[in-house]
Amino acid sequence: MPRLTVHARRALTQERRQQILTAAATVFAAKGFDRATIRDVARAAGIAEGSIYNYFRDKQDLLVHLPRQFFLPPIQAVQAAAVADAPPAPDQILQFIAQNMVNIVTQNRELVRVLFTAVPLMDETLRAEYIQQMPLYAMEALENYIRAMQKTGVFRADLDAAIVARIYPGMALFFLLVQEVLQPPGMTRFDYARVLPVIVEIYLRGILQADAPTRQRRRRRKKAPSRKTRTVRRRAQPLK
Amino acid sequence: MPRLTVHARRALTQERRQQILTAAATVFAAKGFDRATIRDVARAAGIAEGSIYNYFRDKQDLLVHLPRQFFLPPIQAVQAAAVADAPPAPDQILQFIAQNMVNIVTQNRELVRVLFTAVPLMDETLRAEYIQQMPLYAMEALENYIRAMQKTGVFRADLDAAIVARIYPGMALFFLLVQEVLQPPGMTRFDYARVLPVIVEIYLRGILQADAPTRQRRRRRKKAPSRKTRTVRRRAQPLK
Amino acid sequence: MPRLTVHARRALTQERRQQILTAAATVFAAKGFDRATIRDVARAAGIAEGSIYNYFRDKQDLLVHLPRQFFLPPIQAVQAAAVADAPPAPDQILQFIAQNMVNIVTQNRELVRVLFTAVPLMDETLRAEYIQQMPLYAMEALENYIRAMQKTGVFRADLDAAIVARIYPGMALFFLLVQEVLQPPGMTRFDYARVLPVIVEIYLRGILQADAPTRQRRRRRKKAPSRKTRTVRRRAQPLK
Amino acid sequence: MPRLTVHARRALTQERRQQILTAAATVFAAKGFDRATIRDVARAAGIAEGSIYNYFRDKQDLLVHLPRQFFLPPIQAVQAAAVADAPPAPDQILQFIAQNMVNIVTQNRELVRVLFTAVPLMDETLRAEYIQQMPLYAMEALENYIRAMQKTGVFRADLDAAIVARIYPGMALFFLLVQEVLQPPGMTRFDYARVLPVIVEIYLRGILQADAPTRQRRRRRKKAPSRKTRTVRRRAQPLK
DNA sequence: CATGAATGAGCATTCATTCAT
DNA sequence: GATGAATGAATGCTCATTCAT
Repeated sequence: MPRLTVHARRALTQERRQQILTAAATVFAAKGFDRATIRDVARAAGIAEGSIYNYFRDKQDLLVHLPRQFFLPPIQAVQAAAVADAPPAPDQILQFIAQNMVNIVTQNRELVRVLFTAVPLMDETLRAEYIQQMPLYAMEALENYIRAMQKTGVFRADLDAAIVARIYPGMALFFLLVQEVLQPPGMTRFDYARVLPVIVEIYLRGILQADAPTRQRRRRRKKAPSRKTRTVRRRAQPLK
Repeated sequence: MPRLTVHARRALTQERRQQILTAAATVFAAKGFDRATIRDVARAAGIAEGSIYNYFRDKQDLLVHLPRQFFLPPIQAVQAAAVADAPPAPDQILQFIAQNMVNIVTQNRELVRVLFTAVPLMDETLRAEYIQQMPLYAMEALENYIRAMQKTGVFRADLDAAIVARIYPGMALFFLLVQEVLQPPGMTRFDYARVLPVIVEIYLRGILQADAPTRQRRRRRKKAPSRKTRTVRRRAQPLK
Repeated sequence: MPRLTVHARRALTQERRQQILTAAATVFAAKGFDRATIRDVARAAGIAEGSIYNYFRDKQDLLVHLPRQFFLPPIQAVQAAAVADAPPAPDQILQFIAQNMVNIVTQNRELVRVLFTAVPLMDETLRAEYIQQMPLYAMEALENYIRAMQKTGVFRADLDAAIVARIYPGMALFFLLVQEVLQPPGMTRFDYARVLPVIVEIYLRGILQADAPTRQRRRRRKKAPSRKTRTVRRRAQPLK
Repeated sequence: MPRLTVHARRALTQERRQQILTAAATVFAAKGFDRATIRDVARAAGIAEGSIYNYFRDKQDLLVHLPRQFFLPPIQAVQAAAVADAPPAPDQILQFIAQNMVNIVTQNRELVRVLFTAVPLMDETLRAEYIQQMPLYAMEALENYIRAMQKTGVFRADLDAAIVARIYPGMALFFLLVQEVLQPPGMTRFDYARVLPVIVEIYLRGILQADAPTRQRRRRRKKAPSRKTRTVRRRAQPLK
């Protein structure tokens, strides 16, 4: 008969899984998935090798469960914002998305490096499952938002919303890839607080309806980062 | 006594190295560097395992010598265009750069996947050497170009040229990453011929001086891809 | 204070041991001793892994205690028949022995397979103990019976009784081995009801004194199974 | 370019395979297939662990190829004798078969123990393949021989030839199993030179047509082993 | 230079056994 | 007594590298 309640046991199990996953993220990031050994992970987690197999089927299984733990919260935040009743102003949502990307990557630098190096090598089905978990679907949310703004005449209607939506994340991604994943030694870093407003600014200018100047357009005339973006960043802060 | 002249021998050696590197690129791309075996490479190259060690110190050495010959031609092309005496029109140079990124990645899909999965795991010195070979310094060329255009009043002067330059390559990055590196099964592909003009369009709008409307600005009112972008694409063709 | 009397506790313990041994026999037979895991046995017994160690010292100990309860009843029956006051007719005792071999093997098919695969690999002392439990000593009973029949002139006296006795069990052995232990897929089975009378028939003819024709000799001229063998089979039925 | 001719290389490979198989037979016999380690086999063969995998796919593959090497020659001899143009006399062929069984088992005692312990645990397809290789089909040859003798009136026609044929091998098998496979410590051994003639004698008497006394029947009246069986044994000798 | 068999360190995974609860 | 998580030694197998031919 179990000495612990089912509930307590579940909690303990979850705790252990977290402990192992955290260790795995660190080790995988340092040596890469293939070069990291189960011994490494066990040592990092402070447990015996065999114990890992009480919580995960095999080494691959560790990889599969990594992002769920770390990425889900911030991704859900983006999604929640996207489907809010009152759609936020364009510069707000864009700033929010970019800031979240930055948060996700900088807070999980190691993990991101693991995924970048491991996902392209997975077999097709696993890779598909993985990509499904990634923020790709956030693109659809953005696409819908853009389409709506095109209908109301705020955004230019002559551009393909699907393409326009998928252009945006890359603008920040380049910085993140180079600065966080590649980390070239001795390269001058760019501060995201300075970069993100420029990204939002350029992107917005590019897609706003020229003859329907909005508050945003006008505001942009000032050089300093707008009050709004600062506000948005504050909103994004609750992300873990 | 040597049957061949020193020169002929050198040529043969170089040929063999090429043969092995080509095989290595294919194999590494398919299975990843760590999972690919020397036997795989040897088989793909049509030689014996041991023979590889007559041309490369070890497995790592294969990786180190991989990219040069693949990346060099297109990179040199970009560089050449950037330093041309009469700098081309903004939309032309932008289209040219983007098209070259697409060419490099799509023509070396497999190799790019290798680099993506292997480079972040290299030790610092090797990684530095690698990144050096990457087209990152093309950003500096673009940065200089932008700075020049800011001075002549064509581009907005209120933006940091360094940041602005580094934003551009990312705009195509998302498409390339997802479509060429991740290759999620069953995802609808976007045609680069449709995507690149949109990228150029949005980026240019974002950084052009608002009160100095150029030909490009006006042209964009039409939905169809402009003649100019088509022209530019033709120019980019000479890339190997 | 004990809730149960010592007696009741003992009974419970015995019950548990039986439960575990039954599970072990099934599991060992299916996968072989070495490939079967304690977890397999525990699951089959419906208890926790650790609990097994409250009843058996270790895995080997399970094997050691396996056969006794399974083999004992039929073996004792053979023995009882052999030492009966009025020795039965030759064809009856032979049929009885053969039928018991068949019963033992077919009713404990799995267990027999375990023993076949495990016993030859045991260390000498354990193996000796095991063989001791096997019906080998039944051969001695048969040997004595034969010797007695030789003295009364019923069986030929020119043959070594020890050898003659040990030839008999093998006559059914081939069928049992192939059909029950090896179980080659898709092989036509022979019905023991048809096989055993032939065995008795041939063996008896072989050892009966030629110039002292018995009822049995004459009966065999008919093709149908004799009433006698049927009778014998009925007698063998009480076997558990 | 290969330094050795294809032929020489093949010979070397075969030699190595033999070397490994011999070592495997010894080790498997001593510890059983499951408990024997590849390390054990390698050590016994005097080579490195990894080298084994240059000649055999995996551990199971070693088992699969064991009997082909050791059993084939004697089995082929039996078969050859069975299909000879002039069918030998009954006692000759029976003695020949039994003697061959004895030779096979005693000369490959260890290997037989391996097979007895490993075959029943194989998966169905492999097991089927295995049994196919075993002397089971020799039974069919014997069955045909018996049927022929029944037609010519030498053997009794009232018995099922298939059953009669399958009874015979077990008569010797029992001795072989107990004395060579089980090897119970301290048991008195029976000399096969004394056992086999008794087996042939009893079996033949059991199946010979009673009212058609042959030379064999009459000869049996003498106690000593007949000249014929001695002759046969000599004939069986050429078996390796 | 080419070859490919030989090597043995290294790894993922299993599993009998222990022991805190 | 019962439980099942924890342990870590043990094993089959891989693969980069060497080297005799």
